[in-house]
Amino acid sequence: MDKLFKALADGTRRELLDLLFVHNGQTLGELCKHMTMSRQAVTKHLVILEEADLVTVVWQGREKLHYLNPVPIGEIYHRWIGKFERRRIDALQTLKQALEEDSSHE
Amino acid sequence: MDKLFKALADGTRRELLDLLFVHNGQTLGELCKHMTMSRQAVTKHLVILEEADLVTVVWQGREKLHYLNPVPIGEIYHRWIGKFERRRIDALQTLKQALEEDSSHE
DNA sequence: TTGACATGCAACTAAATTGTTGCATATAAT
DNA sequence: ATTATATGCAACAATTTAGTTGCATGTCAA
Repeated sequence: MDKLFKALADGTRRELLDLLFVHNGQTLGELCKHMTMSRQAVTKHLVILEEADLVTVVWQGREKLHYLNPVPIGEIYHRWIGKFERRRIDALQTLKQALEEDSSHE
Repeated sequence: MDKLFKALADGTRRELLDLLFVHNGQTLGELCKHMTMSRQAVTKHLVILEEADLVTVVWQGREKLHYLNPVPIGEIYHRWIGKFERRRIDALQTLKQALEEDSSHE
């Protein structure tokens, strides 16, 4: 779970996921064309995405095809976001009450 | 959106959110009791959570009460996770096909 | 008012992150 | 075979991050 959140923490990596979302199965070279940094920098980001299991790689000859894997994203939702979302209304209500109590003390 | 992902990237900060989820409205001192690091370190993490709008603060005398704000979490789901989840099945299908094509080349 | 308690601010250190460049290796095309 | 293409590996530098410690400030309680 930590690798997953860390992978998503970087804007460049989220951009790479966006690129794969638009056109899945791109090679490293293709992805680099859309980025401003060096190829090696992009490689490093992709490795992090692979280790977080957000991207799956298929070698085809000398080309490395990158596929978006949406499963871990789903896990974030179900295992972590879900629990906060479930009580979203309740928590907001609690917060609202706390704020009202506080302003009544002034 | 970047501040939000960066805030969630750290395990300690996710732990703090979990603590507030269990018992909302805790003071800095109360939160520190559950953590191993120094009070100042916890403060820094809380500031980052506040700047990401994940935690809202209410001052009560000399005590600082911390409330979990689940709204930004909901935004992650709707603005970013949603788009991948929506096509989750499709993307998995594409990935599966790619893997099958590849193994047929061997 | 004095002492204890809750928190803030700032300087410093260590480690992780993000990028670079140079060179190596493997595959494809002429 | 030779050359061009696609990618990998490793060393380095700059920045950010996560933690520490020491001291200051503001509030409650005796």
